[in-house]
Amino acid sequence: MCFVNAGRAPRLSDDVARQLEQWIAEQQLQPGDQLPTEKVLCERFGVSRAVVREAVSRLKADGCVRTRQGSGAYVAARPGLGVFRLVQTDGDPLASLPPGLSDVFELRYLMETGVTALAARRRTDEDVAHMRDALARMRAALDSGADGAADDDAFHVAVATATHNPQLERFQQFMGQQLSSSRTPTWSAVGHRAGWARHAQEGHERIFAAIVAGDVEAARKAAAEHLVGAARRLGLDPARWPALDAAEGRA
Amino acid sequence: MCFVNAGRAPRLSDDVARQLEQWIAEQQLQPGDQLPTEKVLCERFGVSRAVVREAVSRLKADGCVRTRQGSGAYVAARPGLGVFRLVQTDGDPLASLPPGLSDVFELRYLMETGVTALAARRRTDEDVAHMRDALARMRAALDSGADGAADDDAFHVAVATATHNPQLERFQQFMGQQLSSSRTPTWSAVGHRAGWARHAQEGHERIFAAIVAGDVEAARKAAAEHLVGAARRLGLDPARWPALDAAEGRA
DNA sequence: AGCATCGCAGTTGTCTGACAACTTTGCCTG
DNA sequence: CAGGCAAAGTTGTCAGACAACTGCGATGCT
Repeated sequence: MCFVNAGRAPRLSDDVARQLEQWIAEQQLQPGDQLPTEKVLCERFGVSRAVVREAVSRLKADGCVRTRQGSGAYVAARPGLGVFRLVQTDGDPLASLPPGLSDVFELRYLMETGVTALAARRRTDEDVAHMRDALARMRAALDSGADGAADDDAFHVAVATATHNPQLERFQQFMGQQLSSSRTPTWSAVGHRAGWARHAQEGHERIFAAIVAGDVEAARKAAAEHLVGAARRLGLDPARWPALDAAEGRA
Repeated sequence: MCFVNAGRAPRLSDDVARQLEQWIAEQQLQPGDQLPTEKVLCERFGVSRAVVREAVSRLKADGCVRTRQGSGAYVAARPGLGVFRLVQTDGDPLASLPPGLSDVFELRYLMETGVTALAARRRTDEDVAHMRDALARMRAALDSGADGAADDDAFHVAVATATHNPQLERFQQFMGQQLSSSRTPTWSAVGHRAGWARHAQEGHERIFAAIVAGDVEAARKAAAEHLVGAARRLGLDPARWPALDAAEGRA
């Protein structure tokens, strides 16, 4: 475990991928424009075709290049916009509470309040059953002092599933993964003692009740309050989030 | 331009990448766990090392696998959740109105209504100036019958910038890129003639006015109406979108 | 025995050449 | 002039080899 190469390793293919991406940006190629052939790229970068293919493969995975066998490679999107990432890749993914968490949480807030409202409209009996299951598991975790983080995530995904929109469901899963570390403190020993887990559970039950009742605005409000609570538990400042106007106005 | 391969093309490496990703999920491998060697994967999938390397390369770009020369490949995150993408890679990026656009548009709706509301709270004079510029360019395009799609995108990005949340701004850019083809018809010759461009412009100006006034709920309502209009122009069915309750209720 | 060093097997990274699958182009024929 | 067909060009896949690097055990020295 001595990893000489850890840290800085200018993998050749990485280098070519970066240069190629930069070249696309410099040339201001538009989506649909054709890239040079692999042979040309080999000569230009002075590497073998395997390296070029690996570099192009990465750009393909990033969504900014598409290839068609027999035809060529084409720009599919402006560099960096083919996929959406939250964390900057240079950061440590294991780091808890990364800087800028507040911004990420705000993104989650905007999306999840809408998703919850939509779920209240479209939930089926099956959706309700899944939410009820996750809720029961969290209740059990709460009573026994166990870790209910996974069930917490499952509940929020179940809510997204109830929208019957696969894009929303996948986005919720994505956010859940990215924010997994932020859910840990709530269900830690400290979280149990401080009442964070109980507080979160009450929020979940309010969300659940509103969705079951099919009350769109109540669901939005419950989600908003739950997320504001979660943000406060993380030491963030959820002040000035929209849609709390109505909620706070009514209160 | 006959693209026999358009539509269904189970590229071998794509297939392997998907199966490998699924396998990781089934085995419930945790971050840090080691993957089988390339040789083993070659035998298991019955393909050459080039294909395996291309598949792994894709997972690397997705952020769920890391490789170390001389050591092996390791899981870095739960599969499929390192990045967020909208379009399934088997679709043709040039195809307008891809299937499932309705779901994508709904995602945009939920996000952008919130973003617009937030922008109304946080916009600075500089933000307003940028929005005004984009608006003016669109007005010019409208009068001259030109293509204002790029300025359309710039306006929506300027709104997102006004939230002063870089994550929201990047998400807006991402969505704008992904939905670029859906903006085309509005600014086409047909769109000009049918009054779509003018209608869109009126929506933009209502959004702008609400943001300038700092009226959070009016901004949300204006964005909602604008997006519903855009969806209708694309032949989608924006019925049963939340937050229209309030808007329609007041109307 | 303890320890440092060395070397070897295993793995990923890169190179080379070849063929298969597919697309595009342009000529050629009817 | 339309349609078909062949050839060239491009990406996808295969196979083998070597380079660079890691991990670990063996070896030899103190």
